[in-house]
Amino acid sequence: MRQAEELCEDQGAALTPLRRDVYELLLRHDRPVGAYELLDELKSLRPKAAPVTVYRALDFLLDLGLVHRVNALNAFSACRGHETDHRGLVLICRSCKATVELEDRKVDNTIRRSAAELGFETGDGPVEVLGTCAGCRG
Amino acid sequence: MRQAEELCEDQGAALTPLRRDVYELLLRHDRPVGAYELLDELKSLRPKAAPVTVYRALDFLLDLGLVHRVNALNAFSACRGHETDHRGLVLICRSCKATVELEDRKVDNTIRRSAAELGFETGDGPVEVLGTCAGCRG
DNA sequence: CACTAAATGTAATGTTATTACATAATATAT
DNA sequence: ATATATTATGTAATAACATTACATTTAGTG
Ligand SMILES: [Zn+2]
Ligand SMILES: [Zn+2]
Ligand SMILES: [Zn+2]
Ligand SMILES: [Zn+2]
Repeated sequence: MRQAEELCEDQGAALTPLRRDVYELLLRHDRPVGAYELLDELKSLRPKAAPVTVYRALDFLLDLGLVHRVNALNAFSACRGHETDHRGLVLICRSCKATVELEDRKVDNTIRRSAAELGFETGDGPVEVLGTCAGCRG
Repeated sequence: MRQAEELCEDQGAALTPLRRDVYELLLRHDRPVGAYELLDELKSLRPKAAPVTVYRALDFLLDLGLVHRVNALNAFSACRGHETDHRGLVLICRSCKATVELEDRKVDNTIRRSAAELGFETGDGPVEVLGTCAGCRG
């Protein structure tokens, strides 16, 4: 949270109470959370909240890199343990939906180089990798 | 198409006229196509088609590995130029939504090894990488 | 032919995300 | 301080994507 405040300060971005609430809700989870699930939780704090309320706050947080969108799950997770503008991996278990985020320069470099050969410039944010976690095997 | 027929033959899977229609529609595009866009096209061939018609055919094709789902775009594309059960990359331009699929053993190995260190076993299907294509830069 | 399993038809509904416009709060300039 | 512009939030409706449930048809099997 402190880091988020500093980041917003630096960037001249307004971390309003509403945006802070959404961010804090995400921080409470150790897994990606759907926007409507988040909305349910937010409503207990802010009865007026509507879908667009959540999506707007998420957009703000996504732009800052404080939050990631996990396309494979249509869900959002607070970024942890990395610098903003990082390019790592997020491993997603097909079975239990658990995710792990990790930084990996080697993977990042390999991908970036392959993409560059085709004139393609990779963006930021982690790459999603689907598979099966240790727990969900035998 | 010929390859698809052989694959179905081998697997004892029924490539019905409907499923073939959906697959052929996908083959006509060189980009991922949304299910409802596909539905519109399918309707000109089969007026009775409904959303579930398309999704069922897509599930069939996905299981065989003939088609990929692109999570970043909520869309589907026919797999080209690779073996089934391959693990490559699909580069997706954030700006124009164009995609390129490529095989890359190095990237695949690097990812798989990193994931394995955490007891995570990567699945099949290409990894999605977002970025900017050559055309969309300057 | 009778039976079964697989595929498709049909309708409704669930889930995720966006658009449009009104109101309120905040910053900037005079 | 007041007027103005900008940014943020409220409110309602709708769009876009996907699934469920059950009826009917078609294709395979004995
Ligand atoms: Zn992160
Ligand atoms: Zn798992
Ligand atoms: Zn492929
Ligand atoms: Zn492009």
